[in-house]
Amino acid sequence: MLPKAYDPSSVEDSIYTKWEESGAFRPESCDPKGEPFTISMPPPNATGQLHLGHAVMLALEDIFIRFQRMRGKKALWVPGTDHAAIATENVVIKLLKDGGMRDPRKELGREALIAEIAKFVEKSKATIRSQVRKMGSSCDWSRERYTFEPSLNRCVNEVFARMYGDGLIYRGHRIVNWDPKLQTTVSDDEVEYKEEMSFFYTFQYGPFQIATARPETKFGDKYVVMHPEDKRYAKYKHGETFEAEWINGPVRATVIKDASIDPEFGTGVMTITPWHDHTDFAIAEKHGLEKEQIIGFDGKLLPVAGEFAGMKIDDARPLIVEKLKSKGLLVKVDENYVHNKAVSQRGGGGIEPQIKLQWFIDVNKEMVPWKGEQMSLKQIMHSVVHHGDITIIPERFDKTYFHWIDNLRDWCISRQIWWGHRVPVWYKDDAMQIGADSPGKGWEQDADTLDTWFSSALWTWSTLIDPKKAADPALSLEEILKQSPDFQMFHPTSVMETGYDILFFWVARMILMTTYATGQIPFKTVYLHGLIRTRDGKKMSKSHPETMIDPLDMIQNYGADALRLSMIVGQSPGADSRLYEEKIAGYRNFVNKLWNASRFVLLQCEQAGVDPKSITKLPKSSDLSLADRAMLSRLQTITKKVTEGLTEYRLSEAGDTLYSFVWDDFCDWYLELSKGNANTAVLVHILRKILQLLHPYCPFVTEELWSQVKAEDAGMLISKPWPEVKKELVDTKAEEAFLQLISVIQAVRKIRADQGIEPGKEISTIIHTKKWVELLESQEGHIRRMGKISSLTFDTDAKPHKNAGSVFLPEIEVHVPLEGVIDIAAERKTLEKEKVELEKYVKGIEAKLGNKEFVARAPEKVIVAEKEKLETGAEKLRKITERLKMIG
RNA sequence: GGGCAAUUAGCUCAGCUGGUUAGAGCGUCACAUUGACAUUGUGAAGGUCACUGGUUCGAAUCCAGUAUUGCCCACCA
Repeated sequence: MLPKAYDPSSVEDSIYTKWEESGAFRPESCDPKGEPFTISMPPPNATGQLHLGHAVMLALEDIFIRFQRMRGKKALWVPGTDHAAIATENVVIKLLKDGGMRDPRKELGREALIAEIAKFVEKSKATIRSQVRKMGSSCDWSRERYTFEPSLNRCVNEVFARMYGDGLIYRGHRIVNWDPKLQTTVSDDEVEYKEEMSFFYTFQYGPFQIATARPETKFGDKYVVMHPEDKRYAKYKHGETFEAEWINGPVRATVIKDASIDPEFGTGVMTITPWHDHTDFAIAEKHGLEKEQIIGFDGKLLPVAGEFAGMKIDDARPLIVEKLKSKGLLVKVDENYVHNKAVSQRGGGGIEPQIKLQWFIDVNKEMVPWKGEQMSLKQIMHSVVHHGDITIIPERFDKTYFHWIDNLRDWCISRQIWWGHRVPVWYKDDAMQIGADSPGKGWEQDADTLDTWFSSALWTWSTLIDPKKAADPALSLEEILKQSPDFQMFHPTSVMETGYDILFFWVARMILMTTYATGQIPFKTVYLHGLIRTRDGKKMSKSHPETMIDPLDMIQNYGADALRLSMIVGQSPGADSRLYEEKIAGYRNFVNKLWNASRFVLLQCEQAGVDPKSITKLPKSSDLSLADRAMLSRLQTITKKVTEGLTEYRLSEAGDTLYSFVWDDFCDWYLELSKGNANTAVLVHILRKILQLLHPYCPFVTEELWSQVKAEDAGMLISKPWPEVKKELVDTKAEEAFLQLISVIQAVRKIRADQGIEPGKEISTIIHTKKWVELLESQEGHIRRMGKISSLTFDTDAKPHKNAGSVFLPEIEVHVPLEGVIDIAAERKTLEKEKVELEKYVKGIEAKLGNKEFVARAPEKVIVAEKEKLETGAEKLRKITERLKMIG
């Protein structure tokens, strides 16, 4: 016999091992004729611990994959880890510094630091693997990949070379977001803006007054820009020059007219610093102006700053202002100016725009073949979502996605760090060559590495290629793809499930790179989940450890199944959700409820002397009680609902349906009614189906219980087919009747309570309609239990009489000769009100159906639905009228 | 500045394309419990579905506007 409570920690690990050893995670174990269903696991960063974001991702994907596997698809879930270039390098450098090293980059050098990071990553990967297993993830470990392994490097190099050859990758001087702290470039998307109060100064600059929050960049300014239509400055002509006294003496400045200037802002005139500002750079490019670097890559002022050279900008700022003030050039200071400071998302350092030689991907060049047209990468990205090749769930993210693409600029892909795929370009004097290997002596490889998203963008297909083929330098990328069976079978993948926060970073870039490199979309559906927040809706952050929920702790305390349910049920895609321990505990209770329900079923079998494993089919329908038939019918209904929900990625709804079916219908009613009168075959049958349906959500407990109740020769639940809807078992009449039975029981109970009848005291209930009498008699024992009624009187001949309190049931009347139990006047009133409303309702539908235009324009489905509504409405109306006649 | 969303019970949230009396979990209260399960059962209290208009026989649901909150994008010298 099972223990009284489910103890997840004692069984989860061994179940996982059994699954893994059985090969159930591999598509090779699935029906060979099944359609492929593929998910690429978003690779967790190999920087350390699994967090709740990963947990929710793993839970969702595991549900998708288990469901499809049970449905007979050839299900493949490819796990992996990400080398996470900047993030990992930072972590290791910090560790080394904590270990006493002053400057790990200098002290170790490139090779040794990379080796150090690689060592760290290996350890980290092992941790991640074991944590992914803890969640119950049924991914195919034999196909595990890593974004920085040789075959992926091959893909990176091939794609880079091809893009370069197609003129889609170029090297150029561009203004980039430079992080002086990390000494690298970061992409536009990795820049965050923080509001900051600062001083806003207005200075006299020649005849103009110019405003700035950053006087320290102004040393080299020699252009003033204004709107061409600005009447205040109409007398100044574009291109004319003038002399101005400035920080370090007089400068010669030029007037530039440009429509991008907002005449309303400040004085309507500004000076520009093209080297250190995106907008200024754009203006300078447009007009062919000179650019000069003012701030060094170390964040200190350059010699152009004269006496301030070598100072940090924050230190220099007040001194520069002071100097300008002493020269009489300071016009005014606004002390309450709010400006957005650019900060690096990774390291948190302030961003200093700089002009640098970098590698870029051109997103606007219209020369990529796609569906018979020459398109730009941007256009392809737009097209595949617009035309429905890729569906985004929830739909509203389409708009965000399109908006992002419309504003997309060329993607800067080079990074000045060491950990990552190295830019496959070689230099010798003025010559340059693309390729993974050195072209010969004297050639030096580009010192930069590629943005980590460059390799991640190849993830869906680079993980499916055959590593052996990838290692063969004689094969082209196209040939590698052609000769990789997994790629041929499983790509495009079915669904990409990830957080909406990396829609741009990753999802969009996978679309970009994959369509280009393989000519295929990377996935058909994108399912975006929301962020998990604390109970008060705050972000969980490492800087506030008390706000963090560690998934591993939760698994330890409540079980992986409870954690999974708590993150899935009640959440809608794309919406943030809050998680806290009580919620997880609630689902732990549910899991335990299921456990005890099974225990009860087993107990019933034992008492009846039946071995549950020998049960293979349902009894004849003539041997089924009303409750049996009702439950079996309901099972079909919810099976249909759950199947549809899972197919359409509405996991919360499906989970909720199962939850209430198990708890409210199966446990609270069916099992209660089974006490003393159990049909073990039906009990076992329904329980098995419940376990099957619940398995994607809570795989561990269902698998464990399955081993107790399954038919002798049935294998593990993970590989069992998904339950079919058996139409012959649908019996809506039985369901309705069962509900009525429940109503009767509840009514009796209510009467007892209202009348204050003590347990054991007798009340009498008069029933007419023979069928119901038999039914109630058969359930008498139960009613007695529920209501503590010592005896019931059934009277088939009793007529309803006026003074009787009554409970309205369409096919049955329970008349209780106790006055005042139910207020007939009140009932009449509500019924009359309802009648009026129903009449209107019916009339409304009739009017609609009588409307020629509606009938002509509405789709067939809608009209059928309307007709059904009319029928049910009319039926209800008929019943109400009858009832009113009876009590009136 | 542009965009997206949210606003439903004390708390956390469901409520699909408009349709009986708006639901769940937790919490609260009352009662029950030698019973598969106190990780329990039965029941109660608790909601002007943010607000204002509109469409409709009928609106939490659709439309418009207002307010509050959150997020994303852009970024101004």
